Amino acid sequence: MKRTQEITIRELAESLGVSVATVSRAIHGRGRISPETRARVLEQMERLGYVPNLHAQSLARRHSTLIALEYLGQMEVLSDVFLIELGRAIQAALVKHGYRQLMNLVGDPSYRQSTLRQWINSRLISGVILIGNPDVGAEWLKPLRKVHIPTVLIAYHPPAEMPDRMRCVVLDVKRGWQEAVAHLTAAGHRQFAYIGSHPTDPALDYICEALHQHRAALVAGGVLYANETPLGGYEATKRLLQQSQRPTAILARTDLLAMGVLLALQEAGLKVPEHISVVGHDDIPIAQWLIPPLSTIQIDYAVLGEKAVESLIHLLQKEKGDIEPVQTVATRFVVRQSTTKITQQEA
Amino acid sequence: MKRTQEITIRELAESLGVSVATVSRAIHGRGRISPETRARVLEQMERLGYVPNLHAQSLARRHSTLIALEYLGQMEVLSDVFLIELGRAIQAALVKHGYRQLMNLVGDPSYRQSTLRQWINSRLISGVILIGNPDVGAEWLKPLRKVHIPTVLIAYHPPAEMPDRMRCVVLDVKRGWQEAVAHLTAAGHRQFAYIGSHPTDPALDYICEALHQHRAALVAGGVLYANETPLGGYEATKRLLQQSQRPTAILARTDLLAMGVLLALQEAGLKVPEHISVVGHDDIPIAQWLIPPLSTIQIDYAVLGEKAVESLIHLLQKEKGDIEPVQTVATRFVVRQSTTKITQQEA
DNA sequence: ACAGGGTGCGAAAACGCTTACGCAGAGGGA
DNA sequence: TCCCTCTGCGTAAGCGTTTTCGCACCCTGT
Repeated sequence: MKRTQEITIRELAESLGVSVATVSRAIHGRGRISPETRARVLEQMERLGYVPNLHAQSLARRHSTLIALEYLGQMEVLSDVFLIELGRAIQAALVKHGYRQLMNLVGDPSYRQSTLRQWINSRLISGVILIGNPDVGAEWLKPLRKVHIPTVLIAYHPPAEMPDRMRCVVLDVKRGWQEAVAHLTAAGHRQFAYIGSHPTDPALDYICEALHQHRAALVAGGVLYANETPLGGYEATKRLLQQSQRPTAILARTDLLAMGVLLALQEAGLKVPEHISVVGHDDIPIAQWLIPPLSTIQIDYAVLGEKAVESLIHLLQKEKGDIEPVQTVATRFVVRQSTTKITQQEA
Repeated sequence: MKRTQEITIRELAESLGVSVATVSRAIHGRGRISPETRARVLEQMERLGYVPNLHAQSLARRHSTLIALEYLGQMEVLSDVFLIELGRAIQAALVKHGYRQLMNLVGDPSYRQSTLRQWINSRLISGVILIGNPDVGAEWLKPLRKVHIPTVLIAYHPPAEMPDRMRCVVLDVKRGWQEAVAHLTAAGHRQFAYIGSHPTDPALDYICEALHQHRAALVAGGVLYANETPLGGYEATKRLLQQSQRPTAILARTDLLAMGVLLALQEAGLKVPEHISVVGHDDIPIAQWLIPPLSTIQIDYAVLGEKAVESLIHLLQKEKGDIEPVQTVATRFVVRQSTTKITQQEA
C-alpha cells in the first residue's frame, strides 16, 4: 500500500481512453457494455497488472467479500487437524462465489471472540462461518444475535434457537456409525466399548441403536469419557482394560482418541486387529499412517464446506431466495486395517 | 455491512454537535484537540458503540493495518502445531502496535501463494510475516521481491540475499543443542544418534561441535533422516535399532519425530529413559503429555514473535528509523522425564 | 489599544471504487 | 421522414474515513 506506484482504475481507464465506469463494468460484467470494449479492457488490465483496491471496493459496495471462519471453544492441542481440512474445503467453495475467508484461530476463546466482534463491527467481513458445538459455543452465539450478521454454523446438531440470519449445516454421524457397527457385527463382534468426549453427544445413541439391531451390545462399564486427545484415549483404555469384561471392538469418538487407544492396547500386549478391533471418527490425515492404519468414519469435507458456503451465499444475496435452514451431511465408514473378523478363541 | 443501521463517524459527530474532523482527532489522539472535547467524544463513542469502518480507514490512510502470516512450504500433517504457537505470539505483539494478522493457512503452496499475491495486490494487507526455511520457500520470495512489500522472515538462517524491504529473525538453535548435549554428557552419555529432517539443516553441525567438546560422538550410522512426522521418527528408529551400535541417547530434530521415536523404542522393549534417553525440539504443547514427558528444546515464541513484529513495524513506519536487519533468538533446553543418568550396565 | 503567537476546531479535498442517471446515436416500423 | 426503443457509454454522486489548511479566538507582552 505504501509502495510508490500502484495503478488505479482511473489510470487504467485513461490508458484506454474510456471512463472509469466502463472499466468497472467490464471487470464485473455487470451493466451494459459491448463485448469488444470489454475484451479490450480485460486485456489491458492483464497487461498492466491492475488489481482493484479491495478497501475501496468494499466501501463503495457497502459490503465486504471477506468471510470469517471461527472455531467455537478452546483451541486445544491438535484440535486443528479437523479445522485445516474443513478450512481448505470452505475456502475452495467460497472462491467460486467470489468470496474469501479469514481465519483467526489464534489465542484463547475470549480473545478470539473479541477479535471477531471487532471484525464484524469494523465491517471487515460480511459473514461468519462457525464450526463447533453450539452448546459449548453458547456464549459465542449471543453477541452474534445482536449484530445480525449472516452466519452459518457447522455442528453435530442445530442450536436451541436460531436467529433469522443464521443457517446451520449439521453433520449426521448416524450413517457412519451404523455402517461401522454393521461391518463389525458381520465380522462376528458382539461386545463393544465406546470412548466419547462428552455425555451429551448423540453419537452414542446411534451406536446403541445400531448395536441393538444387530443383537450386539456394549459391555458393562463399556462407556468411557475422556478429553479429545491421544492421552485421553490412552487413559480411558487403561481404565477399560482393568474391568472384568473385555470388549472385542472399541469405538472411539475421534481419531485422536483412537490414537491413544492404539498405544494403550499395544502396551497391554493386545494386538490390533487380531485381539481387538478399533474404529475412529473424522478420518484425519494421519489416520491412515497410524499403526495399524485406522478404520474410521469419514467426513466428506468438500461437501460439508460446499453446503455451508451455499447457505451463507443465500443469506448474503437475498435475491437468491430461501434455502433449507438446516442442511445435513452424512458420514461414511471406511475400512482399513484396525478392524477384522473375530478369531475363534476370542469369539 | 448489510445490516440496516450502522453508525458512522458523521452521525457520531452530529450527535455531539462537532465536526467529523474533531471526532477523528479525538479517536486517534493526533492533531490538536482539547482534553475535554476528546473525553466527550470518547464517551459518546462508547455509548453509541461506534467502531470505525476499516475499509474507509484503510482507503483514506492509504495503507491497511492488516498483516498476512504465511508459512513457506507444504502444510503437512501436524506441521501447524508450531504455527499455532507462533501465530498466537505474533498476534499479541501486533495488537500492541494497532495491527492485526490474517492467516491463510489453507490449501497447497501454489494456491496459498496466489492468495497472498492477491492480498498484496488488492492492498488488503500492508505487510507480510513469513515462517519457514528460505531455501524451501525460494519461489515464495521471488514474487515478493517485485512488489516490495514490507516483509519479515522467521527462519533458521537468513536468505541468500535480502531485498531492501525485508528483515529476518533467525532462530539460533545452537544454544539449545549445546545445553542438551552438556546435560546428557554430564549424565554419562557418550554414544548418540540424531534423527533429522533434511541434510542441509545446520542443527547437526552444532550437535557435532558440542559432542566433540564433551568427548562424545555419534555412533556409526547414527545420523538418519525422515519426514517430520511421528511416522518418520518411528521408521527411522526402527532402522537405527537394526544397526550394530546402539546409542544411549537419541536427539530428534523435532518433537513430532520424537513421538515416533518413543513409540518405536517401546515396541522394541526399550524403556525411556532407563535404557535410552530421548530429546526433542520445539516444545510443542503435547510434548509434556507424552509418555514419558519429553525433554526438549524450547523456543520462546513470545520473544520470537515480538522481534518479528518489531522489525516489521520499523519497516512499515520509516520514521521509527532503522533496525538490525537480522535479529537472533536463542533456544533453551528443558529437562523433563525422557532423559536421565546412564545406568551402570549400559555404560 | 495593538501586534504576535499559540490553540481548538471546521470546511473541504482527497482515497479508489460502484452505480444511478442521462444522453447520443443506431436501428426499426409507420 | 419521424418517432420510438434499445444500446453503449460518460458524468457525477456517493461510500466513510483522514488530513491539510485556514479561521477565529484567547492569551501575553508592549
